[in-house]
Amino acid sequence: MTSSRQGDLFDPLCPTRQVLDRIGTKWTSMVIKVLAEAAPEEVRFGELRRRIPGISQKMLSSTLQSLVRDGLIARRVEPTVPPRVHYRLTELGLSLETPLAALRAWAETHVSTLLRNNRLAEQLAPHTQGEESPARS
Amino acid sequence: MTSSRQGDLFDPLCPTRQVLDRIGTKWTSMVIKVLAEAAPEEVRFGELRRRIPGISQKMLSSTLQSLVRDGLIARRVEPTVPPRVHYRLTELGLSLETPLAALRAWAETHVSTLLRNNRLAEQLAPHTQGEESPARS
DNA sequence: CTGTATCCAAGTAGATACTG
DNA sequence: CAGTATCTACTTGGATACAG
Repeated sequence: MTSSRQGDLFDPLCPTRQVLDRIGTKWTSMVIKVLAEAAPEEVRFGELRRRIPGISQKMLSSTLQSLVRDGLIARRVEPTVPPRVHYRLTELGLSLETPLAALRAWAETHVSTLLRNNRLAEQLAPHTQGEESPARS
Repeated sequence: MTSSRQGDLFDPLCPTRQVLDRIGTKWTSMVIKVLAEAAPEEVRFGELRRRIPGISQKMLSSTLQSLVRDGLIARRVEPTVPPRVHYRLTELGLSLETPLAALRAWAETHVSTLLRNNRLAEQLAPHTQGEESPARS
């Protein structure tokens, strides 16, 4: 748990924030997911790009760099011309996949409820306000 | 604003992204954590603010609104003067706490490695190119 | 093929002031 | 007490061009 005090969950000392700041960015979770599905096989840059529709070279590049810096994925360069670069999850990255999979499971189960709640709140509460939330459970 | 079209064009929108977009924002995870620790007790606005150092009224307010809209937390107003507003996790919110706790556990275990990896990468690779990742496993 | 560099649009968060 | 309104700074992400 937290080190010293419960009320003190702020600052760069809050691990959850650190982690969420990393995996919460737009493309990170998708990159990890693709690499996790491919594991233990490596995936090349262009292949990642193809498997993540909509991502730009810049974002894929910077996302991969962050993850490499964190030690979550490993980068291997074939010294050919032109070069081929391969990525794979490290052990650390694979270990993250476990709680991430749990979150994914929750997401797939409940995202429809979440979206429905939003729609309901949007429809029937532009200025009117009930006290209860749309749907729980 | 959120004038979302329903076609959802280039993305077979993954639920995980939807969820991460919500809990990945700066203060959301902290609000959920505080409410989860207090559960099943309710927490008032000012109390939340006190327990989350650094958060502004505006951010707390908008964060809470998002979570209420999602149905993750419930809002109860005491019709007094001045009013007292109480927040608590809904069943849905509590169910999210489970995978979130798993992520928290991972974070607390591995965040030091993550940060160390970053420091190492920063030190020994400003422009020099090693092909090796700092620490895996 | 795998990146980097630049510029720009959009979203997110902070400070401050004001209200029922 | 519990918000809202506004204005601004910072950050993120996208488009494009170019390089090793």
